[in-house]
Amino acid sequence: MSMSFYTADSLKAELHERGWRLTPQREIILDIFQNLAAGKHLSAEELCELLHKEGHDISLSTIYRTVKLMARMGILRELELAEDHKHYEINQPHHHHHHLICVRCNQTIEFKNDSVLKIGDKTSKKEGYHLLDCQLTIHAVCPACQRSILPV
Amino acid sequence: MSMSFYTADSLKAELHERGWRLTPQREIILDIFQNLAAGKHLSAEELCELLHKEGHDISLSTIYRTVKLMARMGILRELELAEDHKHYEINQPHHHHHHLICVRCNQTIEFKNDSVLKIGDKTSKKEGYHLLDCQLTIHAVCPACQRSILPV
DNA sequence: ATTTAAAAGAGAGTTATTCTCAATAAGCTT
DNA sequence: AAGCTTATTGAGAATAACTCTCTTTTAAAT
Ligand SMILES: [Zn+2]
Ligand SMILES: [Zn+2]
Ligand SMILES: [Zn+2]
Ligand SMILES: [Zn+2]
Repeated sequence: MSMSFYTADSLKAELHERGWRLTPQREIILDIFQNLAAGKHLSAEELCELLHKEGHDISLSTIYRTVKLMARMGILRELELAEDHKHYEINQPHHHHHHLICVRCNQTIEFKNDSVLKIGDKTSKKEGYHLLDCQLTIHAVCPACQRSILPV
Repeated sequence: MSMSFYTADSLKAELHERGWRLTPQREIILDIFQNLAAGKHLSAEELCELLHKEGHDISLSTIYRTVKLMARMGILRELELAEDHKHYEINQPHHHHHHLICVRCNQTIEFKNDSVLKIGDKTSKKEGYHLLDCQLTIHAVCPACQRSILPV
């Protein structure tokens, strides 16, 4: 499992292995995710705003391309939460957690569970796959929504 | 956990509890999913084609509305596989499985693991949530893609 | 049979994401 | 240090999954 700490240098090395390049944009985006509070995830749009606020004008195209690239490298986790767009967060053991989502109000609780990663490790090894990330997603109805009579 | 076997009658009863109705369309769509081979999932478009082939002209609007409704009732599982659209499958204990996805070629392997459901049960109970479904999704690189030099 | 509101159908509308292509620049070569 | 090759960026158009709107139909209660 990757899930190691990436520096600009290790990112550069891994990119160069495949004939790719380290650009200032990629370095800045990695930096953003590494300094994000634990349990915080960003959509592409949110990342764009945050970058803008910090004085970095990176185009949306590049942002979409970069988070996809980093997810496929195992540097970021691509999360399908309740909303209609993806979220990204850094993929590191001490951040590793899972999501309990209310299907009615979309409230999301994060939780940790060590055996999930073990199952992911075992399963991918058994099939000869190289593990990048594993996520347990629980769909449920939260206490408040159970009490409400509102539709669905 | 719901995950029980639904008949037209039990679906009707559960819909009526909330002031909703059992329509022929809903009955037919439930039937399709219950007779699908184990481990088979359908996108909205695929479901539409299949219905058409069997002589049922149900509109895409209704299909989208129905699968969403049934997922929120816990009858169907909503899966985020590798492609850019959702898949649905029946939510029943003897079908319950998880997905190992190659992020490069999108090949997907299904696997069973009993402890995942236990973790989902325990976690949702602890938070007072009513469990509908839990899915372990593993992102990884398959053996063939590990060997290939192709990009990403 | 009548009534009421939920649901279906048709098609327009929305929006997250990808694609295209010209311009730029990373990093290798000399 | 300058030049070269080609990966990458930026801007905006294109795509497509999904939702919304509104009229018509119909489930099911009375
Ligand atoms: Zn999270
Ligand atoms: Zn809720
Ligand atoms: Zn499946
Ligand atoms: Zn593969």
